Amino acid sequence: MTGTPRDRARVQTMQDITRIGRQHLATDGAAALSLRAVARDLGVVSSAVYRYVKSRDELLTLLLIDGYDELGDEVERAVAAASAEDFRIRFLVLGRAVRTWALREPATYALLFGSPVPGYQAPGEQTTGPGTRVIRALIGLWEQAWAAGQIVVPGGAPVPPTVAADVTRIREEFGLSGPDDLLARAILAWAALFGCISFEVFDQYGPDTFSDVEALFDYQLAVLADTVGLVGAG
Amino acid sequence: MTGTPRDRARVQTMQDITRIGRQHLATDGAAALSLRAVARDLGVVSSAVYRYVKSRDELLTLLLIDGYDELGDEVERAVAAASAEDFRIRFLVLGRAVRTWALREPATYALLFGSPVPGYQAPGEQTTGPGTRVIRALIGLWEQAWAAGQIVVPGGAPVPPTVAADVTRIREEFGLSGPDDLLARAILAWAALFGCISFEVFDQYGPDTFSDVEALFDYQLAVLADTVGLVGAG
DNA sequence: CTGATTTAGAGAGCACTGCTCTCCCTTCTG
DNA sequence: CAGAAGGGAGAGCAGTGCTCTCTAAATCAG
Repeated sequence: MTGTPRDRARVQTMQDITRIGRQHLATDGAAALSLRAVARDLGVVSSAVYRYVKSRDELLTLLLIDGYDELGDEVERAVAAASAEDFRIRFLVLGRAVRTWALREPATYALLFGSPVPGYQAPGEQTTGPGTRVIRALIGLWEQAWAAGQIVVPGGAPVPPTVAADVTRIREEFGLSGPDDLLARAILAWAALFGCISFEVFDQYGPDTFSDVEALFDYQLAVLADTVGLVGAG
Repeated sequence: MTGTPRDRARVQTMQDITRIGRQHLATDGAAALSLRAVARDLGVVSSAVYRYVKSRDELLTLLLIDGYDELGDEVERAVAAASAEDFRIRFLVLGRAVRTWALREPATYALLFGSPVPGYQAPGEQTTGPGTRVIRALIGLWEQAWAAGQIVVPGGAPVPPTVAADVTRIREEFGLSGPDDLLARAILAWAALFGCISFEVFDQYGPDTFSDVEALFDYQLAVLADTVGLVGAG
């Protein structure tokens, strides 16, 4: 192994802290995340944890990055495994992957996509990388679908000039080729996708409103695919 | 006035507690809401507040209902003021009203539609009434639009059988007349609307991505109206 | 190998939190 | 007018984040 025993012990302890933190996050939620409780589970006095983590907020940042990475891994793996040439199917797979992860890790999902934790500001330099993996996957998917001719831009509401300007900037920034209508609708689909998942995870539909939320979600993904004009292959 | 001076003083104190609570909610967020701080601002010792509010959670419930009511009032007022016979316009007005309120009261919005506060379970019997006013307004709007012939149900993704069954139940429960496709898409539009607003309020788009978020939102509303087939008058 | 330095943990302590309890004075009620 | 109820004060308990000092162990430099 690399480094001194002390170095390795430090890495191990950091992993333990993250793991215990994730457990507490899952069972008690972000706002109830307590450094002292983590210390207890670690079998150590509370002040000792501060040798590894500067503050409770830094632990939150750790868990934030951890969550983004896990979600990113799962989504990328799912999309890669969807061998289909049909990008409509790939979109469904992507959406399902996000939903599945969100339902399995609701507290982490809440940390990433729910209300910001009061008084906590995520450090952009550490979180923007892993935090954009899902939208990057979505963008990549739409770009490929467009290139493959699997998107027919629907008519309807015109893109306002200021939005068109922003979209143009985004197109250049990411090297995309789709028209304004597609990109603007893709942004809506992105927000709508997380809206649907948040409604489910945060119980906004109300209790016992839907007997088969999975089917509802699949249908919503299909309608969103329609909305961006993602017809798929054949 | 009604009741004894003591009764009136109690009502006044309750209002003060709610008002101060809302201030703290706005400045510090839900998880940082502290009964002791409210007591300080009220000029009273902390234990005295427990004569009025059983627990911190009950104060949260108070603020939850308060928020639902304020949002419901604004949305209903805005829709009522939109005298137009054009239900597409009324939909835009409704969406804008929700967004405007959400941006003005982000902490309350987070309390209502963001991650649930850990360990806090909203008492359904008190919150379901005011909590459903926005969706009721939406449902009413779509029903009237359908009756007025301003909705053409678009083709596209078929409604899965289980979803159709749930939708049928909802239709009967609310006395609606629209077809399955419309109702199912309306549910998507509902979730998508809050998804767009949450993205904006919770800063999920990333910093400086859009120069004119208002225009983006208006466009998103228009696309959502398209998605449910709400063509409007003329 | 030895001495200096860095590191990890322990423990005390401060200010804060939610919440409960008792005590006491005021106010309402029969 | 006497008893009951209401509302505030204050102490206290257990928990929190975080800082400080002290000690012992591990690492590094010569």
